[in-house]
Amino acid sequence: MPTQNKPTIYDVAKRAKVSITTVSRLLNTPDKVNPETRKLVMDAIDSLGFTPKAEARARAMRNTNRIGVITPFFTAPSFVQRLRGVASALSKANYELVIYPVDDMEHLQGYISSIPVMKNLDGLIIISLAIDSKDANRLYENGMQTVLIEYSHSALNSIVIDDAEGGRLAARYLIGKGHKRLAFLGDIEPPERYAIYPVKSRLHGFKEVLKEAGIELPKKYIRQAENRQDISIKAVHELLNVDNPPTAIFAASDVQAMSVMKVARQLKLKIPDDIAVIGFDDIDMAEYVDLTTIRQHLDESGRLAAEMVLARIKDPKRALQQIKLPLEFVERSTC
Amino acid sequence: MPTQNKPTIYDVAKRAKVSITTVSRLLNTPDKVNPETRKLVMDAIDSLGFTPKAEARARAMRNTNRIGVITPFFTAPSFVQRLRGVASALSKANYELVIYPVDDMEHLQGYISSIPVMKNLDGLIIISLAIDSKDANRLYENGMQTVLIEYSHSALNSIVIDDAEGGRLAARYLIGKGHKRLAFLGDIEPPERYAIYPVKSRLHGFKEVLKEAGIELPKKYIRQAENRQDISIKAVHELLNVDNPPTAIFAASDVQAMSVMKVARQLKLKIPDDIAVIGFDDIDMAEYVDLTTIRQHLDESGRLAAEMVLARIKDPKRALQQIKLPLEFVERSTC
DNA sequence: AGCTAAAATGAAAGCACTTTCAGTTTAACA
DNA sequence: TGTTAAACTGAAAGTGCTTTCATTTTAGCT
Repeated sequence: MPTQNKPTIYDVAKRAKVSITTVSRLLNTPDKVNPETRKLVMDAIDSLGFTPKAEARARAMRNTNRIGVITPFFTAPSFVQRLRGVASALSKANYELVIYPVDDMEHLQGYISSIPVMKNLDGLIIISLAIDSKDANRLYENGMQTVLIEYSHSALNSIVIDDAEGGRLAARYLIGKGHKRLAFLGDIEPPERYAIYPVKSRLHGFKEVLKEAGIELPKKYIRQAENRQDISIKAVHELLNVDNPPTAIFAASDVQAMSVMKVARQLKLKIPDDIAVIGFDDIDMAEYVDLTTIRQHLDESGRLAAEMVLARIKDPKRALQQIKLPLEFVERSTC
Repeated sequence: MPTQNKPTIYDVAKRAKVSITTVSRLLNTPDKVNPETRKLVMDAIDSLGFTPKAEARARAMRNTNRIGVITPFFTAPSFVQRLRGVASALSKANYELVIYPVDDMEHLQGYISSIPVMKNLDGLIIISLAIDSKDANRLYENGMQTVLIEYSHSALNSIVIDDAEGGRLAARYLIGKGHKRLAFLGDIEPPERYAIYPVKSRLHGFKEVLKEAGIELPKKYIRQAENRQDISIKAVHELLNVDNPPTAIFAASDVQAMSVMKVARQLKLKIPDDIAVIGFDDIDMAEYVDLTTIRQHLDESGRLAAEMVLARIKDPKRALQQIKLPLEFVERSTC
């Protein structure tokens, strides 16, 4: 016999052959009910294992021990790695992890509006999403402990990296290796709804160093491509088919760098001799395929974010933190 | 002086000139209300400083609209892909996704015993974990809608694949290609705490076909290796260094197959000419690296699991289902 | 323009209790 | 014995919210 719902005062009343009023009264002002009746009702309560549900729930809801993560494409490798960091920190602290995947801005707005009001979360981590001042302030005002990753706002904690510096690192390294024809591949202008443009900054830094070195970055060497395999592959093909093709490609994500590698394999191009590749992120797979890349400590960012919310839940008076995580050049065999 | 009672949704509704329904809806299923209306209502909420009373909510709510997923290493690619399936089904149905990562059996036991009692979950999906009869029955008796993936129990819904058949598929294909020296790499005996042994079955099926074909599978061609890169790499090295090394390796997971590919690269072995590789799972990355593999529809399994719990939440009288998902041989370039 | 499906909305019916209020009993006292 | 106040009790009316269902609006097609 499954699904035996918790007993209500109705069940108790029926069992004790009294009205629900009496049951309620017994629970709230016991001295106002006759001792004999009291005994009757108590027996019924005991035998049914009754516990006023709503009240318990309400009490339980004061401190939910749950923290939420709002993230787009939460199954993309880089997001997963951040989540891993979050999860490990949370599970140590015995907090539940609730995931709110956002497919579009609608979703995000929905979550952002209702979460701080509903308060059925103790804290919130928002990954790679822009949130406007009004929402940030609401989060702040309602005391929802929040950490932003890959975006920042003065009213909230945040963890970011120096994207431009990432681009510079790649450019310097490639130039150091003697490359003259450098290309850039990335989701430079993602659908505006996410409203954050880290790749653009990476391109900026990349350009900057090239310029300093007197190397041109012609338009044909810059490819906008969404982070999907089919699209990236197509972009890489185009990139490698221009005349005087580049000798090195800086891909703004490891996944796209892997698309470059795939196309190179198809075209029987040797990596790194015919074409050098640098990725960005250092996802797990990068090591498997020996991809040279720029590591942004993904796990770490998640762990840190989780620790920050937990710390602020414990002590809400803690100062806000705006953290910039360092990047690291990881030399492997594709470059 | 005046009794400044806390604002209720009625106040908000009046202020925003909508019905209380809309206010409630905004808070619970935000994407079901028009963005313009949303703005109106949010303004009212903000200006009134409205906060819903937890106990009133609890009272009126019969379900939590949350379903939980218990899973080990939830950031391993194959698990992530199942989660993706779960998440997409859930978000369509407006359910929250709570993740319970299990690092050790302690954790699992904790979750399993408290979840059905707490009832702050409408349903539960348990991935790749063995649960004993006692727990299964408790879940069943407490009416917690549960689906197991990669394990089964007669009291609960389950989704499994035919692991042995997977092994057979690989063996047949490899034999068809003329290979005589076949090897097997996998986490055959994982730490007992998880207590499920799909890889063992894959090995069984693999062996079976070899035997029928009169091909031996000597011990030296069978490697136990945990699903970690360092360990797998070491195992592959050993495997390729025996005398008379195998010409083909069936790895029981794509991730391990990728380790094989990495070692082959290091040793300058050509794939598939010098060494053929077949993986298992067909994770996203398999396509990037052109890995021949056996697809077990991971996303699908997650989606299905989610749909099953949702269906049973709606109609608890639905019959239990024990589903066996088909496998599919995916031919790419490593074999 | 005409038609249909989907999206957005509100009225009203719950939910699991609490409270009010109008009875009943009971007990005490004249 | 009749009267009355205190002690009990239950029907019904809230409580603040959710959810169903019917209606309206909008968008997408021929």
